[in-house]
Amino acid sequence: MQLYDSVQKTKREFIPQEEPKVSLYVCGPTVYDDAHLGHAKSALVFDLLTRVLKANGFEVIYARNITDIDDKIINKAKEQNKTIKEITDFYTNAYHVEMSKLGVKRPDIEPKATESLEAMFELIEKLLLSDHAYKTSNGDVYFDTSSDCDYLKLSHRVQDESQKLQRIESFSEKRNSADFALWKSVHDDGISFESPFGKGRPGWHIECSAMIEKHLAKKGNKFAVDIHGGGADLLFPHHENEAAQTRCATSHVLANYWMHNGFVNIDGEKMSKSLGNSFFLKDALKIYDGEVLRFYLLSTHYRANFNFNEEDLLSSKKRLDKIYRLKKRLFGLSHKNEKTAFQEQLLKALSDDLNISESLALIDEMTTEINEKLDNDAKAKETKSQALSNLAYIEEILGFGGQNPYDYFQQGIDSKTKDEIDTLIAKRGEAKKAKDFALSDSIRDEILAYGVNIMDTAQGTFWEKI
RNA sequence: GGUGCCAUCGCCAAGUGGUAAGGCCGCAGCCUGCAAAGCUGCUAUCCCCAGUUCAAAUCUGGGUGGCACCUCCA
Repeated sequence: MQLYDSVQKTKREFIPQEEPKVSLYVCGPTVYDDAHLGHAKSALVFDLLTRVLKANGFEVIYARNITDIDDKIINKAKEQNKTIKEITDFYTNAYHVEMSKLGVKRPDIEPKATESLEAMFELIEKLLLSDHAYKTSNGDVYFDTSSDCDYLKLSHRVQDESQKLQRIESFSEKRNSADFALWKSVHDDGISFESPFGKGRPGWHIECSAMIEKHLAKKGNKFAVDIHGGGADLLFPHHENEAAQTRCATSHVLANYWMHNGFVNIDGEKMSKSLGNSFFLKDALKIYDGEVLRFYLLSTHYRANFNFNEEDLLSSKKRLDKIYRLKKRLFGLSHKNEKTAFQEQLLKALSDDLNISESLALIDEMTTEINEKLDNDAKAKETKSQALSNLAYIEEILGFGGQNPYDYFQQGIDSKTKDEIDTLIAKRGEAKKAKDFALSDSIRDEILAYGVNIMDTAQGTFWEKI
């Protein structure tokens, strides 16, 4: 399996430290607001990665954190006159519900910052003892970036000397402008936690290093985790700082492979609060089926930036439709799972740094080929069995096509309307039988008015929502 | 300003040295009472210029145009 390592900037053969075990850590959400499409993209990418790793025979331990200590959370709690926990529980739950609608499987471990404080203390103390960190007079603890000779090597940055000096002048007791807080002291009655360094709150970066140490890292291993992932924006400073902390506090390097997913833009513009164009997942889910969103968001390579727009979503949905039409064609048939050349090719494509475009092309070619065979020979037992195996494989490795095909095409239509449509279809069937095509066509127009298409097949007349 | 990424058919999007995958849209046809669905066929020489090479979308240099990070951010 090949994975692109964004630190070495090249595709590398993936070899875990303790084959077949793979440890994967992904930076998850800060639960102070609803998840937007970018959170969805990240969750989907690493969901796909774990599926492909497993299909390659790896045993994956996947951890994704929940950041539930943060200034934005505290501010929101104040604003809404709620406790921190009320806020974080609400958004954590919403995150889980929404991701599950996208078919994203829950990670094996979901550590929370509030439950990882001890591990953070341990790391900070080690850094203080080894002089990689220092305290300021007001009780803050900073990481001394100048003490780490590998600092900035991860993100390939160069220190800007002028900026450095400038910042030091205006800024307190930091030794270097790049130094970042490990622990921020709190002296008023604000939200704080007791620690060996006094009352305060952890810096943003320390939780990831601590959680990895607590849940995934093993003594004696060169790398704390095999793969570390997250959004492209996290490379600097977040991942750079995580890596520095771990390197200086422990005997291992944070990660062997770094994977960063590209950004989701909306109609060409970055989602941001200031632009007011954040597209929340919950709102997208009101309009589109979760699986349609899954398919669309995964349809472009994970490293490329993704431009979300309705037109593209609709054209990508038609591709998903093709999978479901084939499934519909084979509905109710049983099969024994068999390996096919298609499945091998699909796994091979996905194993090449998650080459989704080639994978989707393979699926399209497969469905076309099966449809053609079935057009020529409606019985074709072998073909049907292989097709069903292929569909099952697609569902397992990509998470596409898991729904009942009839439900898929009829979602969003209530049962009363369905009954009305069925009644009209029956009426039209009679008219057709009597060869009264004028009547049957006028009934079809009535059905069309419901926003559904009908299709006459050998098995009867079916309808789909347009 | 610093660092880095990208530029392939109307749209989305693979391919990264050997003569351009796939999808959407469009056109023609098969099937159909007519449709829909399905199937078949047709549609690009890869931003510009120069270079390396027997051979470049794919490598190098220079343009032009996008974008990202450098502050919280998936």
